[in-house]
Amino acid sequence: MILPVHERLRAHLTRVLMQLYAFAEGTASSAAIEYPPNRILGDLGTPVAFELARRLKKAPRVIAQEIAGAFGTLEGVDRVAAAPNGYLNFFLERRGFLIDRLRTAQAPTQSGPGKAIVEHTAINPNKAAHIGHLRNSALGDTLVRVLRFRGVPVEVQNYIDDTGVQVADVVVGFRVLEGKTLDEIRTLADSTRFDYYCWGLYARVTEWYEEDTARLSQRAQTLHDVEHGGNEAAEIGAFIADRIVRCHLETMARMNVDYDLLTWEGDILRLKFWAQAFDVLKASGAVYLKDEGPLAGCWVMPIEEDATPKAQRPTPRAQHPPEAAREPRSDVEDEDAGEREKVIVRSNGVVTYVGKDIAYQFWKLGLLGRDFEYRVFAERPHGALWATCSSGGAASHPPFGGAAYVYNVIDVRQSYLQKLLKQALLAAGHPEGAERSHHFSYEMVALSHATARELGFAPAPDSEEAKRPFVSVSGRKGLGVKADDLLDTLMRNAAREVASRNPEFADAERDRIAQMIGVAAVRYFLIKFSTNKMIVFDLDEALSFEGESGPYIQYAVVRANNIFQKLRQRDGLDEGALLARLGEVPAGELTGENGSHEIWELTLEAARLDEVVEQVIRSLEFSVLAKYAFSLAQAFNAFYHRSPILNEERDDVRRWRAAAVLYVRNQLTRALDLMGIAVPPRM
RNA sequence: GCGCCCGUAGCUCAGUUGGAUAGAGCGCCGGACUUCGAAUCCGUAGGCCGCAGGUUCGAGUCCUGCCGGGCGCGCCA
Repeated sequence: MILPVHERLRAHLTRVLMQLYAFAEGTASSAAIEYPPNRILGDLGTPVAFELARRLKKAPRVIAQEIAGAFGTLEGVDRVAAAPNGYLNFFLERRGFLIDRLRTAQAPTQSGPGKAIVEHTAINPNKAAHIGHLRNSALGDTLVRVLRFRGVPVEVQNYIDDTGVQVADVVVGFRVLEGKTLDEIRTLADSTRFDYYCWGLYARVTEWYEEDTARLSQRAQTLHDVEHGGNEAAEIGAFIADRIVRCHLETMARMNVDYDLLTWEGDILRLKFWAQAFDVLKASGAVYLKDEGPLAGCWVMPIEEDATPKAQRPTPRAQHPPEAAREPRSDVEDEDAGEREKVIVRSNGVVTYVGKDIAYQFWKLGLLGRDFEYRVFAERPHGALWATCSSGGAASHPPFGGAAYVYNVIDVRQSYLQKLLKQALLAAGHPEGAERSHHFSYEMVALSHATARELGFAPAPDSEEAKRPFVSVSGRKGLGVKADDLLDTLMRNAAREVASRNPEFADAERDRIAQMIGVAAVRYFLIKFSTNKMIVFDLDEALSFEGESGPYIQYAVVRANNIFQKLRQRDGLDEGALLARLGEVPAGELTGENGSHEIWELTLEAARLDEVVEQVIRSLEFSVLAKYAFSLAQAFNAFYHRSPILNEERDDVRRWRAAAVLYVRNQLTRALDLMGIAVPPRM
């Protein structure tokens, strides 16, 4: 791990600058640490001389030379060099660096300000999960792993909208379209893929509504019944939600995605969380009752038009007070554009989705003053999965809610609502809560035309959809790739590949490995794009196990592991034995005296994992992690081809190569784990 | 109409607190399995970074405008 080295170097540089140029405390600019384009120039570098050029009225090259001259010595740094162009570069002490990295396995964790809640998945419990949901879970779960890697305690929540229209629609499907009773539905659920069945039924209900919009009254009535409880529709709804959630959990478990708590919307209603939040919002004036106009009788929240994005812009323009910037708008004729309002409580007294979400967010941040009751939803090998409930909860349970930070993983279409959530927190007098609420937003997953065609979803040739660059998925229409179908296909392909390479494997072993490979393929695929880029899902592309893919990285690690297995078997050289003598082995292969810097390059690159993770958390951009892992695997594969290890005759060279491979293997294994990908024993 | 996002190689995309020569995968073409596993590696070709201005030592990255595409703006969730 490299971050501790960065910190030491930065601190030392600050001291040097203060001494050299008599900078006052805190005014010596903190040097950015970068990597020179190649190891001949240096291992680490900083452009600090460029920043100081104006202030000191000297050429960067001169400043760099002065700093290099005054640098003195720093543990772990071998040499300092002022590059002719003004960069200041550093060469690390290689032997000590690699031995240290191998000795201390874990990254030093930072103690943060408290617990983080990550909410992700949140699929409507009325149908099977599809490819779009997988993007959410893959991102959410990776966020969880990455935060934990940095030592942040994380509570993972999955929000279950068990009392919404989507569940109500399937209730209508069973009762009205199919005339089924709860017992009949239960029998059906026990004998079929229930989530698949509901997938089709939901699409049929949607069509049924479209044939005659008067039928929508059935939906309204059912929704009302489901929300209020104590009737057959509600019972059926509860049954459907419970069963579908269990299906989703199984699907997600295949992806190595797991949760700590399931929060049920029904409990938020029954426990009157909203009433509590409503009092706070009313008292603070964040919402008010409209007594005239089209929204008469509604409780509304004013929407601030230009809330955040440009407020903290450090351009010259920002010198003007925000009011002045806003002024020119008043000359526009449409007055109401400036004072838009969002309905929080409808005139019939029913709270909207936003209202429920506000209450939930308050609870997450420990600002509500109420708590759920809790029950065990499922037992797992690693402990219980908890769910909220409204009554009869367990006497003792882990503490939930009350987090210092909240990440809501929801697609970009919800940005507007998530912004309102922050506004509500601000208006209710919780600016720090607003500050610590993060909308982790990502773009949609659509289908390529080729894949849509393959699945029989091709849009009509003359339709608008046909002219678009992609085909939108729609759960409502039953149009999309079901998550389990995708996973099945991937694993079938992987199993074929595994079997062709390892014909001696028993079926169970083959399938176990195929599953790891399939998961690697999907999860990597869903992570490798920037979150703000739409994924146009193409089956053939996602099925690829070659090139930039999860299996590629797995393959590199499997090879590295094989080398060690053979080293142990043949030479009796295990990790401990290797490490024990590394301090005395001639290090020419590592230092470059043998003519190659390859091992060192690998080592330094492998050390960057903690730095990459930090960047990932800062930017919430996991493609950075994916690319890093891939390029490290790529570097290893190239090294593997060029430089023999087992068959290397020079003992010192063999040992240093093995040490580098060991470190790369460790770091790649960690990187894969952060992406929820396991390493197969063979593949 | 207003707001947000995207535009980089034939295709799909990296390049994220502005930094040294703009990279990768796929595809194309040509090479490497008697040698630690070829799900691999090596090499060739391929670029007005949408367009035009601006900011500065330095811009694919920041600002402004324009062009093209996507999404959002409901007493739905």
